[in-house]
Amino acid sequence: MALVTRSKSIAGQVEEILRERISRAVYTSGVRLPSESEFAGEFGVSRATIRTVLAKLSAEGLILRRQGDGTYVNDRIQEANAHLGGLWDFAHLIEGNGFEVSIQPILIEVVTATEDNARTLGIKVGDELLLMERLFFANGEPAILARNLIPVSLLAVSDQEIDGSLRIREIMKRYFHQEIAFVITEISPSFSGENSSILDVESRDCLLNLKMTFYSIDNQLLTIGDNYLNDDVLKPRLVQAWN
Amino acid sequence: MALVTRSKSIAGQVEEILRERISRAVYTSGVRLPSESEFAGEFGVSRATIRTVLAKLSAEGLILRRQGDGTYVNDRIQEANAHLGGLWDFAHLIEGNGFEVSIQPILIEVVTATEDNARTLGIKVGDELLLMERLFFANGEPAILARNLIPVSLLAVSDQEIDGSLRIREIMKRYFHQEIAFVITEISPSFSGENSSILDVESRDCLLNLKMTFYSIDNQLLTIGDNYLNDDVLKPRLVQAWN
DNA sequence: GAGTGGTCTAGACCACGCT
DNA sequence: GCGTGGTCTAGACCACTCA
Repeated sequence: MALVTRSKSIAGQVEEILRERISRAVYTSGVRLPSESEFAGEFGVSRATIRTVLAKLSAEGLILRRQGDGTYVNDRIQEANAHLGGLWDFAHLIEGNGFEVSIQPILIEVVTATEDNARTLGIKVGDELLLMERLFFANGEPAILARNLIPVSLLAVSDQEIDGSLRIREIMKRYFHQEIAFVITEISPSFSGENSSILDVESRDCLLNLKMTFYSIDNQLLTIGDNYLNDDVLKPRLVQAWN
Repeated sequence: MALVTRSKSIAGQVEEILRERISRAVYTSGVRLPSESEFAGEFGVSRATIRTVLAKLSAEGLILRRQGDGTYVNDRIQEANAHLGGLWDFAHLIEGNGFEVSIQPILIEVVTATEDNARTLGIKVGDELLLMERLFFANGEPAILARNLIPVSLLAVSDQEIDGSLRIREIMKRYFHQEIAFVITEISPSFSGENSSILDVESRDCLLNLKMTFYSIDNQLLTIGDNYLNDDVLKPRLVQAWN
């Protein structure tokens, strides 16, 4: 097995291959995977490199590792639709459920910051904000209503139409030249209220509300998100490995 | 700095020390931490060991690392009360908010499995189950109602009173001799209904419902949990690092 | 006892940021 | 150019499980 691509790290390439083998059930559940040494031999890399890959898959709950025994694929994970780290990537969440994703922008416009906005975003009242309202569909059904506010001052590309059907990570990268480094998410239940019609639910129904703040590696606040999930369509079911 | 304790791994000891320094603000925000090489020198360990520790802290969002620049403490994390991996550890969640935790058992009794129970737990209808209902208090206010069902067949210790004020991880270890390896959590909003009085909310209020299934490293289902959070008292606010 | 994963070392080279 | 973190290697020894 030759690892030729230069664009990705060796570990990244091995990870990709193993992920594919697991998803294709090359390694079936209940059967032991090759040992670290065998993998190292197969790919022609050091055992340490193999270990970083297996550690990542293990942290996501994709494989189970037992000292003195071996490594096994975790078939229970099929009951989940994402690992914990994937909670804020809505497209990934929907795909993990086996649904087709589509993102439809409802409105993208420039607004001025209210006092509330200014406080949470650390800007001045009246500063310009980009308001982006979008709807995530799962197999054609509206599943998530997502609202984002981004300071216009961060906009790197002028006079350009923003493609609202992209994922937030890609939007921040392409139009703001910003990489998302970490996210703080506040989870709470909320009555659907004024969002009921757009998500096609009763106004007195309960929705899952995720309030997210995205930061750059420089600790700069990039955007805040206010998101409503219709759990009739999509229930987040997350795997988390204990160590 | 001598690392003498034999009971913990070297990396574990270094991790503990760095965590303490960060929480004591020995490393203040905005100032660069010592480099990997400097840490390696200080603790007398290899750079690889230091890296595993820093990688863990970075994954939790506690520090920010920039190639070519350095490592910094992330002060925004104080706005959060747990990293994503801590979502299912309720005591940790409450403590992270700066509240005093106390766990009060409401009832612990043996029941027989309904058809519903049997299906999700993979046992037979009529099999014995341990039902544990507990209330988590944050600064004396009821914050979380937790119900667990555990197959009695797993009980390792006979004829012993179970201390219901322990964390589920400790209960599984002490009375069932089982280690929790991974958890699948389903997040949804839910009307409080019959749980309203016990959590001291209106019955038509919305609560956050977390349905958890706990598994051992052998992929055996250990217990299921049905938990209701009163978000007036406690809002889960989770940090997640992107890579 | 043989083989597994878990820990740790001491090196090397690279990509990146600063100044 | 220098120092930082990022990647990778080739070893060593240990703890554990299983036959």
